[in-house]
Amino acid sequence: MTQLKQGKPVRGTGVREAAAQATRDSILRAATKVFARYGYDGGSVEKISQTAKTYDRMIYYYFGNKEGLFIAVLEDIYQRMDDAEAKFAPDPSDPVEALKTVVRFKVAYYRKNPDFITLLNTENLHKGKHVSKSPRAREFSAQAVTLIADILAVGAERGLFRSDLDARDVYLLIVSMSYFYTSNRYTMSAFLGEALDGAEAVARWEAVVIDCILRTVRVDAPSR
Amino acid sequence: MTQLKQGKPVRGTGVREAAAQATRDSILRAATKVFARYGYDGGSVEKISQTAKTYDRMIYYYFGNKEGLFIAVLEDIYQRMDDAEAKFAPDPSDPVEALKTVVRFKVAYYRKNPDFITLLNTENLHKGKHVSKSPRAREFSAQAVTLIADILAVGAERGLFRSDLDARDVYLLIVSMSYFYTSNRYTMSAFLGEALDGAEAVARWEAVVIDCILRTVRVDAPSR
Amino acid sequence: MTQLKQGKPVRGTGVREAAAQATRDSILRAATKVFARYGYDGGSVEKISQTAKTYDRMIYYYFGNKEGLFIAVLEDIYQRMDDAEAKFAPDPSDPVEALKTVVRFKVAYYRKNPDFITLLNTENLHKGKHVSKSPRAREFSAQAVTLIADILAVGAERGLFRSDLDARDVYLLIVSMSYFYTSNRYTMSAFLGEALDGAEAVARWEAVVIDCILRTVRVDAPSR
Amino acid sequence: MTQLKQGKPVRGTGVREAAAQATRDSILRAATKVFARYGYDGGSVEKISQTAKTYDRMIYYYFGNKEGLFIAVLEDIYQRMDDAEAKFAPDPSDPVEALKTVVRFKVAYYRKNPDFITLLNTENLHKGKHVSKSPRAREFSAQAVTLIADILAVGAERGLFRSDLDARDVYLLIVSMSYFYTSNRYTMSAFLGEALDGAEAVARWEAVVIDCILRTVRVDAPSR
DNA sequence: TATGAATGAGCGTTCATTCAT
DNA sequence: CATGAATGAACGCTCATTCAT
Repeated sequence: MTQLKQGKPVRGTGVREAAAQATRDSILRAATKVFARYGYDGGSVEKISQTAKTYDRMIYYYFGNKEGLFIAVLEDIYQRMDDAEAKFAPDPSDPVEALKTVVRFKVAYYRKNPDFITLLNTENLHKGKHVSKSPRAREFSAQAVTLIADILAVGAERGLFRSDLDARDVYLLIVSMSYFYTSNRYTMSAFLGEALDGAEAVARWEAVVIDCILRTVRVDAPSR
Repeated sequence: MTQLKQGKPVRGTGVREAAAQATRDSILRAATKVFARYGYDGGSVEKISQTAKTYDRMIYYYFGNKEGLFIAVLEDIYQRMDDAEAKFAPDPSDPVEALKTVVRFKVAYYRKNPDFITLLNTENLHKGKHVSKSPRAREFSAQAVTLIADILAVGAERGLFRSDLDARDVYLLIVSMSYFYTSNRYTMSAFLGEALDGAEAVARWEAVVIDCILRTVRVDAPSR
Repeated sequence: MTQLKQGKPVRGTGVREAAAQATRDSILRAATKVFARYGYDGGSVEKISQTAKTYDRMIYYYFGNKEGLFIAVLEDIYQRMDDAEAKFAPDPSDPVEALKTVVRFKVAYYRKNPDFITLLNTENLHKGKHVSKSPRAREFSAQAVTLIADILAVGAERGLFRSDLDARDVYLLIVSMSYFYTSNRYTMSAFLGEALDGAEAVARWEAVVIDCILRTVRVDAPSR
Repeated sequence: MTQLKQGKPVRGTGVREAAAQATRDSILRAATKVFARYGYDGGSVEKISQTAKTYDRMIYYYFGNKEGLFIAVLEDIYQRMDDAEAKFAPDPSDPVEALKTVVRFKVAYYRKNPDFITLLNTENLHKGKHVSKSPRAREFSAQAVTLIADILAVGAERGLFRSDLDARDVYLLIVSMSYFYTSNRYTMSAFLGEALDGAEAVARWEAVVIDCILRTVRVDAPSR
């Protein structure tokens, strides 16, 4: 379809509205789980309604259609990621430690939220067509980039970090390394012949990433 | 019905065998395209048979079932990647240049073969269940890792590179940055509000990655 | 999709429930006819839905799957046989006449309900696997055997019948002769070279069976 | 189809003809097993060719098509039954013992050859359409009836048996009771709530049938 | 607001059969 | 004589979605 149908938001604060909100939430949670596990095409409306212990019809009532539901799921996981990022908020005044914290947060977040990854991969498979239909999804954008920029600025000011860095690049470097490691753990484990998802292996990777990032941002030692 | 059970290769060199091989190949090519575009569930047998200009029935004839076809596709793209990697073969005797070449190759390969990426993401969505059923897929493994190891060894010997590095880690760093940039270009472009897939943007990213990798592997300049 | 999982009965008495019941009934009737005529494998879901003037989909809606529908058909024909048997109810006080009535009923019932026979044969081809899945099918059991027992008891009491008879055996004898004659009429007619299904031939067979049964249950005339 | 295609019979006695005959026989044996187990529609050409360890194509080569193969199977089992019946050949000079032997043979034959029963039931499901296309199937006919006639004649001559009996009726009575017991053992076991196929239960039933038949054919004791 | 009933297209797969050597 | 390749219809079943209350 081309025209996006909208489901009704739940309004009001009465008892019935609360019940309705509960139904809506339970559908959203179920859809997140099902889409994350089976992808967009593999995640059927029936699987979702059963997981949510409600009826197919309710999905159409609240979200218009399957696509509308998927968009709502994307908006929701972006929102939750944004909230989590705002919450952990490292202090830029110690730029080295702050950068380490950012990496640790990213590695941990992807590892603990594999749904986030498979949903984003699913969306990329569809060339971002759902995100592009969501006005809300565009709002989030890069508070994380701003944070990196702050850290880099403090670091540069103190002569610790290079001053020719683009915060966006550093952000992308951190995200790449953190995301890919979880995202491709199954094929990579098979390819390398060793498991990547043990706690020990993850800790090791975290150290590698921190080392890599710090070496990248630090000023070159003055050559003699 | 049909006498084949599994996706046996076509044997013989006569005219009919050649025609049969052509049919088989055309199915494999079509399946690669369709699975890469629509994912496993979204890639229907009918879409594939129509793209290959043959009949659904032939897919079962040559590949047993949909899953067998998907496995064959995975084996094929791994094989082609392996071949390409063997072919580009940079000389480790100039380790800095060799590392740069590896990065350039990886960035370019993923960019030119987005099918490879969506197929691998699809397989990761399914937790690697198809790869685990393929004996051939296990054979490829890491000639690339060996190459990196060679480069790092020469570099360390000459006092250019650190000697405490694990080739696997460096390999993973390079792959992460190269893969992720293409893999998540749609959601990242939306998130950052700027296009990532232009030639210029890619060249820029390639430079960032090369810089990052070299800084990571180089020995620390002796502090005075 | 559809909310029902198994063949729930239709509840309620409103207009819509009545329409739903009509749909369900029409599927059941059509399935009885089609399965009886073509067997389980030969009786396709499409043939049934077309006969019932509805959609394939509705079969899954009301009966879960093809097997569920077949089980429902078996339960239904057993139920109808049970009802018919309860209804004809001969008076055991005239045991000879009662036995004759039982035979006449059996011969007539199988003749008038060839569907019952082909469905049972189909189920025996499948080694009773569907009946074994039906809780309801087990309930019916042998009210007919009880009736035979009553008749034999009265007959024995009056010195007409033997007292060493097992009602179950007599029941099986009657059923064998009645059932087989209709069940195997096509191969038997070909084998014997004469038609068995004319009204006259059936009447003749009925007499043979009655004679056979009565001679079997009667006390031996006291030899002098 | 309406026109019966014929497969080629195997001619000659050379080595290659023997191999061909072996292939043909193995298909026939496999088809008997498969049709007996799954029915006509449920018994696919593939199942048969695999069981026979040959190729689908061979079935068409030797038997024309699926229907031709089924007809060949029917002819074969009729032939084998006829041979077995000719072989056991009881002596009519002791008519009581001969009748008992006939019953024992019938009960045993059906029990040991359930394939015969399911194939005949399958053919009856199809209203005898295949038998009617077989010229050979008509030849067998009732040597068994003739045997019964002989036995009854001797018995009547000696004043042991009634003289108003039709051999065909007695034959049908014996066959009914023997055939039905095995034919409907699954549904009947479920219905009666007791297993019918144990050796003991079968022996018991054999005795019941013998008793029933003898009482039916014996002359009435002269009433005083 | 919630729910049972209906709809028709499409799914992966198997069918019996024929075409070519 | 045997066999690999091809064919198109049909199979049981699930899909996302809409109609009615």
